[in-house]
Amino acid sequence: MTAQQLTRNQALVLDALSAAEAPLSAYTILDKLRGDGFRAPLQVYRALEKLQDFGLVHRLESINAFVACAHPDEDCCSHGLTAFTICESCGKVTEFHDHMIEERLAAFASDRNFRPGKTTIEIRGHCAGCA
Amino acid sequence: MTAQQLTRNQALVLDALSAAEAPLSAYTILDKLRGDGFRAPLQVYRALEKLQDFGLVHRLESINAFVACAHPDEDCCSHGLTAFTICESCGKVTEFHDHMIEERLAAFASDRNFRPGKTTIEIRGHCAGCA
DNA sequence: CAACTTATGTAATAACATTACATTTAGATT
DNA sequence: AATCTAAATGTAATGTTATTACATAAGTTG
Ligand SMILES: [Zn+2]
Ligand SMILES: [Zn+2]
Ligand SMILES: [Zn+2]
Ligand SMILES: [Zn+2]
Repeated sequence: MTAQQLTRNQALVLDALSAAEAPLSAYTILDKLRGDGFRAPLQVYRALEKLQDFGLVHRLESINAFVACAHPDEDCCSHGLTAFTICESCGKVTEFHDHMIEERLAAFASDRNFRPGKTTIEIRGHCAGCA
Repeated sequence: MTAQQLTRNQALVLDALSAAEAPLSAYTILDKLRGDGFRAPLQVYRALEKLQDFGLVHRLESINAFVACAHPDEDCCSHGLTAFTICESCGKVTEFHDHMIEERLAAFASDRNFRPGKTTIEIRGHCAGCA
């Protein structure tokens, strides 16, 4: 699934996320885009779904919010696991990849004949600036 | 935070989760406990919060559901990170701990002066039986 | 153009969670 | 036992997040 040309709605949602300093909820995005003609949640959710397919956006499961991928050019998401730190004070998100963790989880799954799909790793806490 | 005697509501919620074959949503628990006098979501959410504090229940962030801890006697949750595999077909959940992953995440956080709080690791996929 | 697929618009509803406030219960103190 | 206090509970209302259903429009292909 490679990122082709984005539709207008997809581009608007991605721009909103890219401009934001912190993750945004779907309804926050909706409010930001009302001036661009957005009227209903589904317009946001549909765009978000495609953007996630393209590897341009990640969903943070533990806070029901979305962020633009930190390095979309590397096709980071297709190479497996993505992990995040999330500051509960300022909202700052750091995205990272760790092959050792990836292999460790893969080994655990393999040992049990568990076929892994999407994996979530999210560390909530406080960033250096908010210590 | 050690598990003292549970209240009636807490015990009912824990029993419901322990008896279940798969994670339950708060509203599913509510429905199961209507016969025991439960009337409102808050009764469930309050019990769940305490049970999580006691280390007897885990919340699965990626599916908005709750499970009884697989080994509450070991005080597993206080010793840090808990990870899960979640079968998207049958709902079966396996809870596990991995010190290498734990150390690896701690090192990443430490390098960035990120003070970690609760960490979520959830692998969604298909279990051996549902391959 | 016709047929097909993808994207969009809109309304309604479902699913998940919290706020606010009144009341009760269980333990501790006197 | 009477009092005080902290924790737990009951209830209603509301807030937040996400999906279903159906109609319309736009792009793609033969
Ligand atoms: Zn990414
Ligand atoms: Zn911060
Ligand atoms: Zn546990
Ligand atoms: Zn299964």
